[in-house]
Amino acid sequence: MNGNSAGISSGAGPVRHAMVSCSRRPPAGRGPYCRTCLAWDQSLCRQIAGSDFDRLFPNGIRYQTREAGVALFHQGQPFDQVLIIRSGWVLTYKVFQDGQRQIIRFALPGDLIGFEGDDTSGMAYTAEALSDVTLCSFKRSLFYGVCSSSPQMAMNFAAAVTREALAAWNHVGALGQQSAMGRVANLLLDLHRRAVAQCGADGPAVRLPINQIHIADATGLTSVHVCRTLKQMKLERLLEFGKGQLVLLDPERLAEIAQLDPEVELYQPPLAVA
Amino acid sequence: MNGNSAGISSGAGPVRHAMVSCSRRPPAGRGPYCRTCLAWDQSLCRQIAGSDFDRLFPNGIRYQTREAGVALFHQGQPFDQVLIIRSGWVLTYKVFQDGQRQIIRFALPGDLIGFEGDDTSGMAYTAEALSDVTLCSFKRSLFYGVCSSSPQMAMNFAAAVTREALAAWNHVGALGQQSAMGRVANLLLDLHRRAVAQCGADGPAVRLPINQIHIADATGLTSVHVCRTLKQMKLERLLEFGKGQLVLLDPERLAEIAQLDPEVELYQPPLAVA
DNA sequence: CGAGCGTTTGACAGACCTCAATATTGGTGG
DNA sequence: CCACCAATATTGAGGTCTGTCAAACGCTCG
Repeated sequence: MNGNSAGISSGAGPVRHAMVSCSRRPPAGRGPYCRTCLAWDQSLCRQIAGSDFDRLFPNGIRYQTREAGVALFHQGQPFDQVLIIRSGWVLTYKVFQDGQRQIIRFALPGDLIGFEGDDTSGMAYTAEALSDVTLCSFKRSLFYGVCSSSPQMAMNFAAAVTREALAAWNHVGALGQQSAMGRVANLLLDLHRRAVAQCGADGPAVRLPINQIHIADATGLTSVHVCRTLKQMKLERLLEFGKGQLVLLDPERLAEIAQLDPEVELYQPPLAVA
Repeated sequence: MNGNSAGISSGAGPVRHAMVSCSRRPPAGRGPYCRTCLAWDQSLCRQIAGSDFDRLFPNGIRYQTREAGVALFHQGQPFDQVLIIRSGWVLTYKVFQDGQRQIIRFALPGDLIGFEGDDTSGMAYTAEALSDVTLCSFKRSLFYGVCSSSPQMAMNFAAAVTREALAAWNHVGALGQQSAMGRVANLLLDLHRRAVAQCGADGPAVRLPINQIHIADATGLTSVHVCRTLKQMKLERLLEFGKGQLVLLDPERLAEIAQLDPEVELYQPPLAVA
């Protein structure tokens, strides 16, 4: 079904984790939230839950690590957990019967995965570690229970899902109405923005743990055409992309090409619910 | 920017509201939920909130009606309310600078609109009544406040947003990887399923208040090509679509064409949170 | 009956895909 | 350090799906 995913992350080299590591500098978040390790961290849950913590999380909050390339769950198979990314990148995608895959989302620290299932029917997509990742893992029933007895948790949950919906709508717009260059511009602007928000940029370049095949599968193009498109964009001095490194040379014009509406703020930082 | 929307609903005739009216037969829902008027109805809010209702909703819950074709809010402009559809169909779409529009979602009774803004920045899309509609209207700050002090409300909210995200992901998959016929099959299967869930079907035919232009703008195709595609699908005896009426002649083969995964349940009925 | 809109059809063009070959990169082992 | 391999990136030629443009048709409504 997919030799596609084999060795997805073997190309970019070991340095690529620097960007998604929390160690560099914790960006200023508001309230008790670390923008990187985010709203679901153990300490935060303790703070929200107070003396109820042990009741709400009888087993505490478990952390897991997964190696790059490992699937977290599979499309069509049941999965009874909610995962929150603490560090690293996760890829979610749908695989179709003709073998094509559509990348739905590049998930970064703070994003939720698997919140939409019901423990018995199959998941709608596959999730896969794009780099080495650290995850918070909750039994979905536990997670829902906690949210049901803690409005702050519930609203944090709702805010996280809202961000997913907003991102998906933008994705729909790009796929439905834009040319190859517009789709690529949309994707790379989005990834750039989120990557910088995670750990800041140490110069004009940002490291992304992806290759042209990822761009192709996310934009609905072929990798051949992505290659041509990137070449064209480099010729026009819009951006440079190679070896897992992205440089935006002309963000304004890229935003025009992506047809971003200046009135609309696309990036939703994690919400702090009063 | 768009003469597009002018007269969007003038083609299908007055009968088209029959389907989306609640009057025919309230389908059996579980718990206190009417599947049609749904989880946010005044009576339900009273039930959930109990004696707190007056504190939570100091102005009660207002209902509004809007005529077909009227915009509920505009892309790029701030909007401070959350709308819940009680009856009728609502359309949400993004308009791009080249004048193209991408339909994001056909929203039916029970769906939320406008939950993702923050009262000051512009909305990411336009919402427009596709038929005459009845809406529950909440100030967003009030709505968030209510959810923050009522976990059931919050979880209902989260479940509604989750349905939106799931639908958007399917949309992304269809737009990214499927041919014209696959995209049309996906859209019409989804609309059929949801329309039937709303009011049941009185035969093999279902009324949808949309035309080929809507299908085109939702699938990222041109109306010309949608016309050809529908003609082809009719020739192959897959479905018939005309005058706002949809007949699925061969649902199994349509599901194959749409590349639906039999393991995955796409349709998420409104959640009843314990 | 005419106006306006949506649908249908045809001819043609273009963006993107497919297939195929080659170059480049990164990793591995001798 | 070099040879070798797998994976990725690049380039070219040609094909196809879908878009563009244009015209005609049908339906509904005033």
